[in-house]
Amino acid sequence: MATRKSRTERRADLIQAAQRAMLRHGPDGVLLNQVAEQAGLTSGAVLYHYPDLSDLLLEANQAGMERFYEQRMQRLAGLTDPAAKLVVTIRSGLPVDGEDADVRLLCELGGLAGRNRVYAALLTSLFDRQVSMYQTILETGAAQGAFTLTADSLTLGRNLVALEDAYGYRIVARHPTLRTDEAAELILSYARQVTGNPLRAAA
Amino acid sequence: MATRKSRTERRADLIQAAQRAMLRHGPDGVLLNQVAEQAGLTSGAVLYHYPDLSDLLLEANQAGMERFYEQRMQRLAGLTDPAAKLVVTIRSGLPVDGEDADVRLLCELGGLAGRNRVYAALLTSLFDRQVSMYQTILETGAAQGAFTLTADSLTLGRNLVALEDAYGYRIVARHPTLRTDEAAELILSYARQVTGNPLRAAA
DNA sequence: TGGCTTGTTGAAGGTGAATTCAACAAGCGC
DNA sequence: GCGCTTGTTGAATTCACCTTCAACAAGCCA
Repeated sequence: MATRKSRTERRADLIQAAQRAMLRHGPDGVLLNQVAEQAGLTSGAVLYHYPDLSDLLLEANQAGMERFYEQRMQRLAGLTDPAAKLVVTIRSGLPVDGEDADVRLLCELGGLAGRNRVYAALLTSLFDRQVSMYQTILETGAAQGAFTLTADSLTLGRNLVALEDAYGYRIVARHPTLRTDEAAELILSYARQVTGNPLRAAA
Repeated sequence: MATRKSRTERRADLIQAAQRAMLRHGPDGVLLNQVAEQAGLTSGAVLYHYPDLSDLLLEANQAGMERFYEQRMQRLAGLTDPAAKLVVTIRSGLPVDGEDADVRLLCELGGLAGRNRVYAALLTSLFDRQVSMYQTILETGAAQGAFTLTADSLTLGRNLVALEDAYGYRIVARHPTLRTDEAAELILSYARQVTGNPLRAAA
C-alpha cells in the first residue's frame, strides 16, 4: 500500500504524476490508470482526490505553463544589462533538449488547441504574456540607448516568441541538425538585426 | 448498405474520412468507428481495407502533408517576380482561418512528434523541404538583384518557416487579434528587413 | 484509549471499443 | 446466365477501462 499522505501533498503528487503520464501518452489519450501508476496509487485513490480526471489534467497543464513562465522570469531577475536580458530570455524559451518536459507538454497542448477552447485560451494567454515580457525588455533597452528598434515592440516581441515556439517544436521532434544552440543562434540573428545590438551570446 | 466501390476508390475515401475524423477527435485518439462513420461504412469494412488503423492514419497524414506542400508549390508555379513569389509563399504557409483543415492537422501532429518518431521524421522532412523552397526563392531573387540578403539563405529560410509554423498554431488556437492578415504582415516585416525589398503585399 | 475522519485498496459490475467471422450482395470474366 | 472474386454487413466474442463500493488502515484529538 502507498504511504498515506495529506490532501495537499497528494494533490501536488498527482499533478506531477499527471504531467509524467501525459508526456508518455499525450494529454488527450492519457488514462486514469496511467496517472495512478505514475503516482504509485490505484485508480480509486486518484478518483478520490479528482473525481473527474480532466480536472486533474487541466490543473497539471496550467501548473506546467506557470512553471515555464515563472522560470523564465526568474532567470531574468538578476540581470540589468538589456542585451544580457534579451540573450538569456531567448535561451530560456527553448527546450534544453528533445526531452525537455515543460516544452514537450506545451507542444502537445498546441495540437489540442485546435479542438479544445480551454487549452486554446490558456496557450493564447501564455503567448501574449511572453510577448509582453519581450516588449518590456526591448523598450527598456531602447530607452537606455542599447537598442535601436527597427519596428514597434509588439511586432518584434511577437516574432521573437513565434520563433521560440517554432524551434521548440523542431527540437522536440529531434531535428537532426537544428538543436538548441543552432536555434538560439537563428533567433539571435533576428534579434541582432532588429535591435542593432551585437548581443554577444556569452553575455 | 453503402454503395460498393473499387479498392482504389474506397481507400481514397477512407483517407479523407480519416482526416475528417482526426480533425474532430485528434490523430491520437481517433477511433475505428469514428473513421467508419465519416466514411459511411461499418468498422468491419474499414478493417477490410486497412487491417491496422494506424496504417490508415499514417497514410492520411502523409497525404495531408503532401497536399499542403503541393498546394504551396502550385501557387508559386506561374510567378516570375521574386518579390511576388516571396509574398505569395508567405501567405500560402498560413491557414486561411482557424478552421483550415490542412494546417490544423499539421498542428495536431506537431504535438504527437514528441512521442512518435515516425511523425517526428515526417514533420522534420516537411520543415526542411519548406526551408529549401524559401532558399530557392531568396537566392534566385538575390541573383536577379531584387533582394539583398542580410544573412545566409539557410538562416533566413529557417526563420521564415518557423514564423509561419508558429503563427499557424496561434491562428488555429483562435488568437483574438492575431489572425491571418496580421500574421502575414508580421512575417512580411521580417522578410522586408532581410531582403531589403519593400514586398508590396498586393503583388 | 476509543471513536471519528481521511486516505487507500481490491474486487465487482457496467460500458464501449476492437476484433473476428459467417453470411451475403455486387459486379466481372467466361 | 454461372461461378468466382471482392466488398460489406451484423452479430458474437473478447478485452480494457471506468466506476462504484464495502472494507480497512492511519492518524488525530477528546
